Amino acid sequence: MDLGNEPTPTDLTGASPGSPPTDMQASEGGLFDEPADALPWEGLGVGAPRHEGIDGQAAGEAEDILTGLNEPQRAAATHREGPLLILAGPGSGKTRVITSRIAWLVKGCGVAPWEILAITFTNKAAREMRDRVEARLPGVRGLWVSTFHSMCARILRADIEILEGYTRDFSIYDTSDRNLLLKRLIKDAGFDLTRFRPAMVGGLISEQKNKRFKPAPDQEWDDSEEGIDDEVLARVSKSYEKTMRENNALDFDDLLLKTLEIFEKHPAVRERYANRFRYVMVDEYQDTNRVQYQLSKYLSSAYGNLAVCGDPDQSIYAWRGADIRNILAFEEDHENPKIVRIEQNYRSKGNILKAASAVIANNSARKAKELWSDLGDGEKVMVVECADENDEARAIAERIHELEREGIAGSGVAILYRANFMQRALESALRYAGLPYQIVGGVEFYSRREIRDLLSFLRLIVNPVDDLAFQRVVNVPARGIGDTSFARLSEWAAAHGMSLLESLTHESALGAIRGRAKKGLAEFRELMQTLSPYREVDAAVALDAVLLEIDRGRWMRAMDDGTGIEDREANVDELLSHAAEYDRLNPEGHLTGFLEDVALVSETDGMEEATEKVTLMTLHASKGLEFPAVFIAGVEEELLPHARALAEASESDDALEEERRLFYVGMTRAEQRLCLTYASTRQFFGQERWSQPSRFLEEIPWEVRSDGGDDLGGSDPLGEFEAPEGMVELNVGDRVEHDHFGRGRIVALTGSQVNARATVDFIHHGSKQLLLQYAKLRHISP
DNA sequence: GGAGGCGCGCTTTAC
DNA sequence: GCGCGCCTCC
Repeated sequence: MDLGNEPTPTDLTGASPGSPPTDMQASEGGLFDEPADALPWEGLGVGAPRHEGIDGQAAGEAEDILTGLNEPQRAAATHREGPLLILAGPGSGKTRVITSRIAWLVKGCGVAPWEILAITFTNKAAREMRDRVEARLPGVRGLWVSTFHSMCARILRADIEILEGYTRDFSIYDTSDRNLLLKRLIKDAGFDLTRFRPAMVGGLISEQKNKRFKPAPDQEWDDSEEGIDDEVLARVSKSYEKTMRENNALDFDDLLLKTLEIFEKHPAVRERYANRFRYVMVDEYQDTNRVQYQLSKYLSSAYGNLAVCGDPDQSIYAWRGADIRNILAFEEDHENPKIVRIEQNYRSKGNILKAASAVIANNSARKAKELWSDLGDGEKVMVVECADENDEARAIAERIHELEREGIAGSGVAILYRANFMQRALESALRYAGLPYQIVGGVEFYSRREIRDLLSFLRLIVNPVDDLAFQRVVNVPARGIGDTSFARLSEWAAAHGMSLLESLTHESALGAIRGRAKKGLAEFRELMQTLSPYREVDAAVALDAVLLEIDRGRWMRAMDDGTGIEDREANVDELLSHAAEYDRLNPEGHLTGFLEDVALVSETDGMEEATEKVTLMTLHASKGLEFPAVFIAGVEEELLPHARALAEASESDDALEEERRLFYVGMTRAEQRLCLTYASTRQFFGQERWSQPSRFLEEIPWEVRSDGGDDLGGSDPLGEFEAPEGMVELNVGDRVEHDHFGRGRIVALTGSQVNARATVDFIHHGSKQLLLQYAKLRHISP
């Protein structure tokens, strides 16, 4: 690396003990988001540095940066010294304010780009911010735009060796790695795996780890809900931490916690970073947890220029420790902070905004906020009832075709849902309808066995003490090593304080193992010896080597369970092109960087923008995005709000309110069209269950919603209309009167017998769907 | 030791 | 409806 290119005032890279700069490059950035010639510490790495302070021309340019900003936006963008809190409603141009501020600081105030740190929550957001900054400051370099996790991974690649027991080749364990490890540990400790499920234990461990950094030092395991024994948890957690250390591995929580630990134990390191960052900005601050809060505080401690931006109404991550108090208490927490509210919405049409505002107004724990827009009312929010999830998916697909005819392309459409399992029905309907789509998020790809195996090989090459990776691949492809032999080897390794891979090089380790397994282990040792030189090369080169050495064809054939291997082959090819793409964008990243990327980025960021594809994702994943047309599927009780939240809501409304915020986030993604659907029945675990429309739907005022009803799906979700026994004859178009709603006209009739419903447009109460069994409708003369 | 069959339990949300 | 663990048989 040519440090001369980077006029860093505080030379962080050089000052890192035991971390030559070349290694830092390995931790470079995102899979698709780092420019080809990115240097370490640079989120944007093209062109030459420009930092000439402010001259006449620059002043003009700086003024251009601010054109088009409204008053509060401008105030936030041009804020200079001291803490800044930006309270920004959905669609209020928040990202624009942040990018303007960065541009303003650099162009207007002569701040060097490398003195600015911008933290976002998702890699997606980070990339978007980088693109937008680059559009305004072409050629800027040294600016650091990153997520908390990848920022910490980068810091740790440089500085982790100051902590005992870790090297900067550490592995990053994702949730499924963590659970796999816990499974073994729980079993080894003699506990019942069905009672102490790894995912649950893992969740509790994570919670406990993050709690340790409450302002007041916490007592040890302070709660034991979920019926898990404190002692079990304490024991498993202890062995988990020990094993993680032995494996030179960090989980997602550790990335943040170890960074914090370094900052706390080694003030010199902390100051190096704090001195570098004159301006720190944190987006989506309402979703920070205590650890992230503390990190932001440390990073901004030298200059005190912490700018945070967020919206309490969009806090949707309390379940993973986000502490809304971080944003609510910002005022008390900082001396004399500047607070800016930006409330004008530039995204959504009036009806959408009114509907969303009406919903969120039902939350009690919030600061009232007035959103407004001058984009006109637009279409009403459409609410559609469907028979089941397939019918719902079909209805959405048909509506998308309609939208295309109305000029909204597939690329402008998003389908949002509460839980990933809902994806399936939507996918098959879209495929059937010939609508190309892309899925954002989900872990499908990386949880495939062939992908897991390959990544474990790569991980073991980089980090030979990663016993979990060893365990995953020691018998891939099958070479006669079963549980018994593996256990014997494990035992020996543990007794000698060695990693599994290292123990293979000791003859006595194989002493208790005989025959095929012994030969297999020797083969595996040879294999890893052949592969070990590939740790310093490009990801694609290493991957090719693995595939060659394990004999891709044989490995594939061995995995064939009779259903063919085309899918698996395609996945492997995709991983290969993934790796090649990574290498192309991050020539300094190498294998380590690729693995880090894969662990942190997953595929949430594979989202393409310039395609004609409909986008599918969870409501959580949709935060920060916007689309001309948005569908929210499954707006049903037990799903949105989720049953889990409803169970918790019996104690307090917190969980329910978070569900409502989630719904609000989804609704406010929409610019022009918003369509909410729910199904009368839905498959859960392969079983059909009745469902009720979500209570949140009732919170949407009738003036701004319309029942999409039958004109939408074409097919009648509830089947042919058939009036209940003994009912007066009703027809579409009839004028009727209702005790409560008054007069109206029947616009649709669906269902039969007890399910028979009439959709009636009431003069004073808008459109309502009524169950004929209960609603006493009387004909009135025209 | 490994392949195939059966039954159970599971699903929020995600870096 | 699927993946995983446990069981049996080769």
